[in-house]
Amino acid sequence: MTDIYRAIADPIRRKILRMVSQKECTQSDIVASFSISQPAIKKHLAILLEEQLLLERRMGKFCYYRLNTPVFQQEYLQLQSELGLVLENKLAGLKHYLENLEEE
Amino acid sequence: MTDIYRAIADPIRRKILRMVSQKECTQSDIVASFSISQPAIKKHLAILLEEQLLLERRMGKFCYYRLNTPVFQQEYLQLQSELGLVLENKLAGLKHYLENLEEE
DNA sequence: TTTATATATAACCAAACGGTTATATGAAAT
DNA sequence: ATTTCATATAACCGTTTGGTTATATATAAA
Repeated sequence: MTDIYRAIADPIRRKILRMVSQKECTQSDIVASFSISQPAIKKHLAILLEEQLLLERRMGKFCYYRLNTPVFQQEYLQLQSELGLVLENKLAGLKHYLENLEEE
Repeated sequence: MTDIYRAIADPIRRKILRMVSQKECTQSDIVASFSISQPAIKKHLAILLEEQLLLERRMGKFCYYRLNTPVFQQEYLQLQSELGLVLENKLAGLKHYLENLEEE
């Protein structure tokens, strides 16, 4: 369901993740940190919410966003194990190559 | 220039990265591992090449692909430090909160 | 030399992305 | 009650993504 790869594909969304991880932010806090329009920010927030990496809380006319830490942590761990494999494979391939230098 | 986030956004491209990290593969090896068309695979390879995560080598009618390990490693490290910040921020925020429990 | 195989390219398509402007809604402050 | 401010939504736009089919090209094998 959660696609962290989609969520982090855009630099604006990565910066939003960093912002809300430090401190809960209102939408206008976030809008103020970028030079794009409020609806554009809204769409980025919608993607982050859709991928469940953000939680929102309504207080009067304000909407607060914060990191959904458990989900982010879990998804990030999975990402690391998936991409980590790429480098491990490379090392395994090299190891095999070295072990069989004389035989081939 | 290299945008690893773009490169890894698609699961097919992530699988290609894993494949070529184990062993140099021809394009038809790769095509055979998926159930999409050869031109579709070609486009994924084009994106991975564009982002410099793959190297290609021509041998007669075959085209071999392999991981561009130094670039992948470097970009992956940067990704980790960028995303790692998100969790570190969260911890720092929590620390600050605990330290100031009595004052607020 | 014909045939088969590997790769490349073109044309097309629908859907998603990333932005815009304009406007509506809803809550708070004057 | 009216204005102000935060957020939401609609309509639009150009580009990118991710796929297709059909076809061209280039090398290798029969």
